[in-house]
Amino acid sequence: MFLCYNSVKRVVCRIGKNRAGFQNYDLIYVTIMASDQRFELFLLLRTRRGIQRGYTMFHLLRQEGAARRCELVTPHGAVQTPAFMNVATCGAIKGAVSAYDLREIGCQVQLCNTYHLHLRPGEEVVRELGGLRAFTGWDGPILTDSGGFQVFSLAKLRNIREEGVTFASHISGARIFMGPEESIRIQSALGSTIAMAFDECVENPAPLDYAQASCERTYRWLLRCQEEMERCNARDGTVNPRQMLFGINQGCTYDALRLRHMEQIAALDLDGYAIGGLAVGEPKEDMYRIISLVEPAMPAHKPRYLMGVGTPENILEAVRLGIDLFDCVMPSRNARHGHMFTWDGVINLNNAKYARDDGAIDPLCQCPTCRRHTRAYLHHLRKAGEMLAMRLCVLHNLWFYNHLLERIREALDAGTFAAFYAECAGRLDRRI
RNA sequence: GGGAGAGUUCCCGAGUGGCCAAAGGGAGCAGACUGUAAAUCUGCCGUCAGUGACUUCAGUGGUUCGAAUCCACUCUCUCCCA
Repeated sequence: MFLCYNSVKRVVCRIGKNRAGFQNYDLIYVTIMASDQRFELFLLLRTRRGIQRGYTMFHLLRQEGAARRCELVTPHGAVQTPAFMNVATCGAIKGAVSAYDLREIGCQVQLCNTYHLHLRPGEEVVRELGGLRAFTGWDGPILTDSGGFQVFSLAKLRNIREEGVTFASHISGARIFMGPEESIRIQSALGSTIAMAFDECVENPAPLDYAQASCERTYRWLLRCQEEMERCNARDGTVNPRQMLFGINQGCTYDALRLRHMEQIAALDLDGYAIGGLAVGEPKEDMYRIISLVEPAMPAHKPRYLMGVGTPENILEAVRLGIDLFDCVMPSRNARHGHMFTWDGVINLNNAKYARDDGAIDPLCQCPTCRRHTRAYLHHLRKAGEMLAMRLCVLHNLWFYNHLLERIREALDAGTFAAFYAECAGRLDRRI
């Protein structure tokens, strides 16, 4: 995930070719910094918006059908895609997983949440302490979600208006306001690599007229996000690397809404495009249909992110349909509840049948947990309420997700994705 | 030896004549979880059988239309006095 000297040469070379998507940029300075025995790439760029530190680039390495094997180069490190982003909502992956565990489980990108970090500890604290990367100890790329999902998940505690959303803090009950400008300013202060646009994630099912009104508002919010992001980047541009902004497609399960909205946001030259508002209760066939519908309208030279998805099979299917980035709470949350992913399907470690099972969670797995511990031991730790049980289980599931994506990348590199897909489909999500 | 109290379904523990197969925990068993208000939530939890039936509240016997609940004795445990 980090650039070695060879890949830096390659990057420079590609910039020199002036490829589509970054012809507005002019490379003026390159540094290679060694820290923690790894190399990081910092570039100073002259763009049409002035001189900025840091450079991002996204390029397609291989393609098989709609499935893409890409590389996203950011000032905070490169990301090989398709990739899974590990969810650390409040700055930590729940289940006692530390930043120093992340490298070991194959994490490339960490995801944090604007709403949660705004409430606690507050973005100014994080900014003072050097930004999220310094604060959390994770020195790779970080994506911050905008708080748009909380418009959905905290539906009982919020009120939406054109200007933005008023939440009753789920911690203190205090009223807090968050609109597009607030969300972007907070994300800028947090110093994430990628900021997400502030959107409304609409529940399913939703009436057409509501879905349409919400979708149009989300578009207006995106324009405001873009303006605010430019302001923030212009202000911090020579101090912090330029922060990326991803737009989010909405429109519930209405094809016309989805497609029109995607075409609208695709015209805005954002750094990446996300599909939001899926996996919120609709059948997975609907989800796949929306992805295939909207995918051709997504700019090919920008990263594509399917938000909040999903099960291993959801991810496999979405890669096949052309998605590059994923995040999901499922591996960590389900691990805390004993629900473990394996290459043969899903097991529930709480079940009595594992009390004397001396095998690893997954016999094929090389994760820190499976290398050392039996199902019987983990079953016992769970029953005994030991917090080590959660930690070991979360490490396994996250390893599984990150390595699922790694194997997908290997298959794409080798041109064998179709075979890999056929081997796994129908197997990963089944209960065993 | 004398006195006081207590024994409830796997455990703890409510229940003092019908609304009791018996509150509430815990344990146990299973299920859910998709941009995290989640180490959470839901269901089952005496036995059979798809309305219901049957066997239970230390034991035995009794009172009553009806007893986990009242009476008698027995057993066990705890505490106090000698």
